[in-house]
Amino acid sequence: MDEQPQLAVSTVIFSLRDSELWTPLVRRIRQPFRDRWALPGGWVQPQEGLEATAARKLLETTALDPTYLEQLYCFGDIGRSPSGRVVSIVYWALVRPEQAELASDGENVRWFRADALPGLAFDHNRIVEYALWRLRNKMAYSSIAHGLLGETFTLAELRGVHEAVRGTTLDPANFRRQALAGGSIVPTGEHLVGASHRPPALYRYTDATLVDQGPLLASALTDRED
Amino acid sequence: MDEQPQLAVSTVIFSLRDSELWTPLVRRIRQPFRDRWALPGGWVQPQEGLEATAARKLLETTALDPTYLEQLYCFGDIGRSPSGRVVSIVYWALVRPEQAELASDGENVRWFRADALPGLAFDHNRIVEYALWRLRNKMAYSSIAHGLLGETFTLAELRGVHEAVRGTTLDPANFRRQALAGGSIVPTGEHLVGASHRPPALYRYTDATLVDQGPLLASALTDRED
DNA sequence: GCTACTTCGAGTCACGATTACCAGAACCGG
DNA sequence: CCGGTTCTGGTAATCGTGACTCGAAGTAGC
Repeated sequence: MDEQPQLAVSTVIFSLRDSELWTPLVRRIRQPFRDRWALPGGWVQPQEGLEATAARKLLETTALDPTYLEQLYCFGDIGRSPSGRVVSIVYWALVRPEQAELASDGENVRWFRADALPGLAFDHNRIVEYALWRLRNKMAYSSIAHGLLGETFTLAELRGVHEAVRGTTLDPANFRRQALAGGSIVPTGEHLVGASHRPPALYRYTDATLVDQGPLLASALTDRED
Repeated sequence: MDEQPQLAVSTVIFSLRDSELWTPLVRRIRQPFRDRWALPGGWVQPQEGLEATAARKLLETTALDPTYLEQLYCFGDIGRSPSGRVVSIVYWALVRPEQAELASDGENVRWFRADALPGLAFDHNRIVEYALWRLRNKMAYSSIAHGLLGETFTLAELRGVHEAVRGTTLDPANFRRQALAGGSIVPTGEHLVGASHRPPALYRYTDATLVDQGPLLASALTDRED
């Protein structure tokens, strides 16, 4: 007999460590794909919104509180799961380095470099690949880097985020001009001291809103989602 | 007792008529929102892919065969439907004018101007709004206009599509240069005759693939989805 | 205290893309 | 044949981007 498809929510998480992108995965404790690494997630509850489910499962399984959370895609191919039809609504999230340090590796949670993952359960390798592509894409035209930085930051740190995500180096002077022209960051007036060179100015993002608004305010943004 | 959420697939369809965007809606024949206009769609079948469901329902309810079909978003807020929890995976589609003429208005299907819709069932007004935003966005950087045109077309027709979607006028000479520089269209060698002015050349798209590939080939494209 | 070294941050220059605008080409209708 | 329309190629000004230079402002070492 045919049952209704089961509805799951999973999340791809990215954070920056040592100028590289890392993503936390959880070990599956039951079949199918038992003991394989997989995206954190769980079943949709009847009285809980999709994004709320993603955030709750994130906290429960990895103890992470994301600064950015956005729906990525809905995967529903037949045959994704050997145990029956599963439709997964996948979100992607960014967390700050402080957060990532708090949520360290455990027996059932481990951080991997985003570009060197092991063989994951289900179609999760493909999903991370897509999330990575989207992150790179969005980094180019939005102020999403905010989600990977602290409240204040130097232009070198901001540039470091872009370089880590894009995988290239950027000219400091040109990056400065472009970043400041965008208008989304302003100098705090303070400078970072202690380094053995000219102390760089600290900046802050102007827009406090960071968590994605979904299609609600889509028309108010200059987004280029696919 | 709490039931599992019901899984639906709906599709926002766009076509061009008289240099304006139109979208077909279907009349609901049962509660809730009986007799209100709504997006065509249906329940997910256990042994059918999501995109396949969208295409099938499109054909069944509106007799339309889309030239472009892509997942838009997954809407799953609690309270979307007064009759219980419904999670809708929404697609958006483009159909050619010939197609749209074949599938004319009926008792339960009617075309509306996309920017002047009546009050729809559920949250469908918001969904169409989002799809419209995405269409406008994607039109700016991809060759999606193909989905609204016939196999061959003049540059004026292609320009008309962009003008209709963007809602502005474009300089013919500049548009020509930009369109040809893209490399995605080539002249067929033939010209359109019969008009009372200089006969324009006919063009054709080079890339035959038009239906969206989803996240499969995402990394191979220069897409800017959200 | 002086020098060496590093990064910061402002400036310049060349190049490609975009935009506004102009004018000849090519058709039809009267 | 002439007026009216659109098509199509061309030009000049403007803007954004990338490569590059150079003084500014700190620390570290001697």
